[in-house]
Amino acid sequence: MAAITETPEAFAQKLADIGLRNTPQREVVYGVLMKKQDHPTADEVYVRVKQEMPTISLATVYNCLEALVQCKLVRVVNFERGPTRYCPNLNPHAHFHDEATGATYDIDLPDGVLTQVNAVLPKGYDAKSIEIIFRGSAANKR
Amino acid sequence: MAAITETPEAFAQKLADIGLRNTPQREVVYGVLMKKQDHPTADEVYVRVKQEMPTISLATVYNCLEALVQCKLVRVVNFERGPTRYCPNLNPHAHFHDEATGATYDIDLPDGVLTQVNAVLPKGYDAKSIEIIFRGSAANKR
DNA sequence: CCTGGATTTGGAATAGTTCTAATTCGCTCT
DNA sequence: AGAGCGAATTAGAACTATTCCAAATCCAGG
Repeated sequence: MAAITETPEAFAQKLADIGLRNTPQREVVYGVLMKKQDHPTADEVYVRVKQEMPTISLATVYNCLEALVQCKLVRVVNFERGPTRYCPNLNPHAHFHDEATGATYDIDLPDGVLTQVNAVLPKGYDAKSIEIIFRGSAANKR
Repeated sequence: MAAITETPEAFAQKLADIGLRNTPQREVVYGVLMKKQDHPTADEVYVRVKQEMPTISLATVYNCLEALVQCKLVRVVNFERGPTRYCPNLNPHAHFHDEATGATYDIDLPDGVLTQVNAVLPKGYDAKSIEIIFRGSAANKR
């Protein structure tokens, strides 16, 4: 399990690494994502963030999310038509999408699975990341 | 390799199976998808279809694509923010997305890979479909 | 403290898709 | 063949998610 929390310094450093500043808005957006480990849309993040910082704007939420994605503190997920979702879980994992409820669950991937999957690629293909999405039904989860 | 072409009768039957009628528009939309095995957006399909049937409307293209998806003659692909794409390849395959060019390649999946991947699911999860997306760079393809 | 560039903000603009109401189509029944 | 009827098509309006823009604000370095 990788670090769920970052110290403010480490957080600022990750931003600085790609030439971005730390700001209160970015900290709050990141904090909200870490607090609840789910897959919210930008709008949902906006609603949550406004409780801590009522003056923030939606445009800034988009900006902060984009910044967090670029410095790899958050992952983007797009498994269906509709709003983009953001995933604060940085461990190697797949997503299970329950078609009945719309819920999404993280599925931890044992070491080796990604290597096995990567092995199906013919020569000439070099994958930097692999995304796996299951769709179906999940019984009594979460 | 599964059938790339359907007879008009089989095509109509697949639609009928889920309570839909065959129409000239649906045949043409399906035809253009089969003709070029790529991953076009609805707009791109619209442009191609208009060459054969100039009076068709964009709304109808959306309707036809939805119909084809529902009767499982075409698959929907959403690997990034932006317009939905449609995939006429029904064989088990993954997608490789070349980040440099934006191109998408189908990667055939050997028997067994999906079973292996499915094995990582904990009890209680029942997957009806598995989607695998690679991102990276592809050398001299297609 | 001042300056310049980054960031935030609210609103306007855009892209993609869905909705709506009117028309047309094409079975089915006679 | 003609009538009736639900399905399909059409054009355009409406809607949703996101990006763009210009003005105001913030902040680190000199």
